[in-house]
Amino acid sequence: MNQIPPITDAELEVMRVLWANRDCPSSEVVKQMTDRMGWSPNTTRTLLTRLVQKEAAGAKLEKGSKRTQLFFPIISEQEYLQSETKSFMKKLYGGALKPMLANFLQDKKLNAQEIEDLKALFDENRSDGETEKREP
Amino acid sequence: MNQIPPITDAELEVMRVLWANRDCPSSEVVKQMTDRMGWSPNTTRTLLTRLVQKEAAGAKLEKGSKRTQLFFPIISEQEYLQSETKSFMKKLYGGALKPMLANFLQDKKLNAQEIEDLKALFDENRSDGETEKREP
DNA sequence: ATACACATGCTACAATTGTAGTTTAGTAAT
DNA sequence: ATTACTAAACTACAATTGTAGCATGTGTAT
Repeated sequence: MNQIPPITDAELEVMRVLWANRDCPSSEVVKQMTDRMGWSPNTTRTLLTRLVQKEAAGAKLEKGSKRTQLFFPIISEQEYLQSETKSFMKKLYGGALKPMLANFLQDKKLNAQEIEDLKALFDENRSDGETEKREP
Repeated sequence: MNQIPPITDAELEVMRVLWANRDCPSSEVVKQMTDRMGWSPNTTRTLLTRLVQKEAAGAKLEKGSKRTQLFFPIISEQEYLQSETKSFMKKLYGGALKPMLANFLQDKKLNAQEIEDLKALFDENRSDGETEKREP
C-alpha cells in the first residue's frame, strides 16, 4: 500500500533533519539548512511543503498554537535507505550483489580487519537458518 | 580531467545499446529502443543528440556517407558503473560499505554458497598483503 | 490597540527530463 | 532529373527540481 514517494536530493537534506530531530518546527529546520546548505528560509519551507504534499513527512499544529506546525518524517530513514538501495541495485546491477561489490572493490580495497568484519556480517545474516553459535 | 557527465535514466537505456553494439547507426538504436522501450524514433534520436552534446557518446560519419552517423560510447560502462556506485554510496552511506550491506541483507538474505562466493571476492581484493594463501 | 515579526500559503521562473513533431537536406529508385 | 525516403537538425512542451519572492494572517511587545 505505502509506496515510498520519490524524494529529491534537496528534499533528502530536509528529511535528514527530520530524522535527526523529531517534531521539529520549521524555524529549526530553516536554521539547520541555512547553516549546512546556505539555503534561504523560503527554500527550506518550500521543500517542507513538498515533502508533506508527497506524504514523506507530516505536519501537525503545535499544542496551543494556531499557526506553528511541527514537522516529522512519515517515511523512516530505514525505509528510505532500503528502498533506494534496492532500486539502485536493480537499475545498475540487476539486483545482484556480487557485481556491485566487484566494482566497488576495484575502487576501494579493504584491509584484513574490514574484511573480517564484513564476513561476520554475512554469517549473521544467512538465509539458511544457522544464525550464530550460541554460548556453550 | 574527464568528469563523467550526468546521464539520465532514459539516456542510460540508450547507452546500454551503445555499450552492446559498437559503431551503431541511429537506425539500429532506434530499432532496439522501439522494441525494448516502445519509444518513437524521434525520442531515441533526441537522446542520442543529448548524449553527444554532453560527451557521453560520440558520433562519426559513416565512411562514404555525408549524413549517416555512427554512434559510440565515450564513457565506458565500467567508468559509469564505478562513478555511479561511488556517488550512490557516498550520498546514502557516507561511502562506507558495511552499513549498505547491513541494509541490503535485511531485505535479501544470502545462502551459504553465495556467502562463500562473496568472501572469496573480498579476499581476492584486499588492500594489505598479496593474495592470501589458504593453508595446505 | 498598534506595530512588528514571523509562519504559512501562493506565485515564480529557469534548467532539466521525458517525449515527441516539423523542417531541411543527402540518397536511392525511377 | 524527379520523386520518395529518411537521417539529422531544430523546435516544442508539460512535469519536475532547485531556488526563491510576495502576500496574508497570527503571535508578541509596547
